Amino acid sequence: MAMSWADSVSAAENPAGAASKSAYVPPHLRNRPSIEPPAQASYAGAAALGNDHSGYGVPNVVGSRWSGQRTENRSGYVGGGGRGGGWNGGRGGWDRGREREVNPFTEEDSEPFSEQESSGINFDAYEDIPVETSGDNVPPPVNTFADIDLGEAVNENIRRCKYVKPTPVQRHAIPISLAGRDLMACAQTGSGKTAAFCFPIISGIMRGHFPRPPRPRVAFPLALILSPTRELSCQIHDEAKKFSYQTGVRVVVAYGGAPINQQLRELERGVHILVATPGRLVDLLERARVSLQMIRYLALDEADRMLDMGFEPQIRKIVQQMDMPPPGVRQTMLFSATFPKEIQRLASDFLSSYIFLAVGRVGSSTDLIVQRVEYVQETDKRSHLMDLLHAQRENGVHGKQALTLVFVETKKGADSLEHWLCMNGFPATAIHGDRTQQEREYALRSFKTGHTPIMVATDVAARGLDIPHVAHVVNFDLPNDIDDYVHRIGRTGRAGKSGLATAFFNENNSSLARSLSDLMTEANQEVPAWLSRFAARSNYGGKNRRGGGRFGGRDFRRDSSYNRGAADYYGGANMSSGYASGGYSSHGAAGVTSAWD
DNA sequence: AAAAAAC
Repeated sequence: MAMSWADSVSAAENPAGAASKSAYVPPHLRNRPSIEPPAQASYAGAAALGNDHSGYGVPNVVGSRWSGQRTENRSGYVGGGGRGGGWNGGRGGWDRGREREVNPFTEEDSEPFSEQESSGINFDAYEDIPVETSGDNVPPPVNTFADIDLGEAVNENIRRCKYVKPTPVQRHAIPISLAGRDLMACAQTGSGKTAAFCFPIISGIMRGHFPRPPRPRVAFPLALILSPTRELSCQIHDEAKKFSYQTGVRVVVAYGGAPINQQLRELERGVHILVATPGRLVDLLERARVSLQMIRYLALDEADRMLDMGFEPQIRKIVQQMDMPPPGVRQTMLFSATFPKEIQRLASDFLSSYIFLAVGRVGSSTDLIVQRVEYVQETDKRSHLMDLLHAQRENGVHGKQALTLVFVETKKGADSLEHWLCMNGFPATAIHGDRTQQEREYALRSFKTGHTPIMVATDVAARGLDIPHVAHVVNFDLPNDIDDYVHRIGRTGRAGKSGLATAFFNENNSSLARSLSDLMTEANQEVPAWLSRFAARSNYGGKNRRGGGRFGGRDFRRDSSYNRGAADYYGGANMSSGYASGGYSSHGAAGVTSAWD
């Protein structure tokens, strides 16, 4: 029988226990009738993971409706770990024993906005959001966080986050992940995807029994979360720390451009959930400072980006060529707002009989974002931007409460536009990949706090970053790919709030005309007549082609041009679709805060 | 053609 990982850590601190290999009983559970239901045992184990939250060990019955044989298989994986000094080679054991955990809920940086904070999540706007799932035996959605027993400590963190009820993607994705199923999930930007994959991972780690980490000085994370940019990894790390506060689950982040030594120290102190960018992780793997052999959960955020040409080789190396358990042994979850069919096909290499979930149209923008397209010649872009900014300033929508994010195509372009804006009296900062990590983080912070309410950015800031109070996204240069456009404008209109997106369009963007006008039509936006003419002129059918119809949620396994040999991919014909089925809308309460990011 | 991601 496999010892819980937590138990083994504790046992390592207690040589007698380790020698006998008998299950470690934490002090607060000694002298009780011996109780061995797995749920309670694992809770006790988690309590031993180094939190001093008293009352934690109170047995909490786990509603494991969906915990199937998959979960059992996973816990049984890796027979290793019968011996040895346990975690961290005798340097004090797990987390150096109940070290004081920093409270992540002190928001020192949200001062300027405190008045405005947490008002008016617009749930009604999501009432008729289309939801589609496909795959075998899809677990039904939940309506409240109470319907999912994530454990007392996580519930408390949900309360601290002021989440009142789950967002649509959370309602569907969390039960699927808790059931141990692989998942490919598409949900609109700003709809709460991070929590959707973090909660099940944290809960699974708290409840699971895991073998002892086999070697000292090597980190053996149980969960790996990969993202395409350093800032996004930081953000996910910050979120995950909140969700796992006082659960004993340790979250560590690793990314490039920052001193590796501090990250190594954090890893040595023990890690359950590792959040990383691919490059730094490969480095750590090659240095043998991290092993993936105990990974039970793999989550790719912005998964379509992670599997595109630029990243795919690194991801394959990490997932397929190192020591990570194969699909079916680990649980894999892919999340993004966009999921091109060809990437879906590629992604199925990493998944095992997965469930496809689409909440809202795949790759759709939300109709909470007002989208405008203006015809602007290349040479007129700067003065046109100036006009927009002046108009904003006159309307009083300039400043700390209304940030403007300006996307450009190149790093040089970002530098020069930033400089030009500053010269013209608009406090701006810029972020791109040629800046030092320090400069990048400073720029983002200066923008978030409203110190420089304008930020010029390359696509480094296009995905995932949650920056409250971005009122306006300007596509100074449009991207070539409509999916990139969707992610860029998704920096505004988050958490059910409205936003404005303005794009400067000219002949250079004609290849985008058709997909842009289609996207705007779907989102009930006004398409200028001249853009429709551009769209009609352009030949359509390349990469930017999107399917039609009112359901965007399309599992490529259901597309006849992809599913020859469908049995390989697609376990069954079970599919359900509905409009937020399960009475989501009946819970609508204006002004309620939610887990929307 | 550009952007991102390790040292």
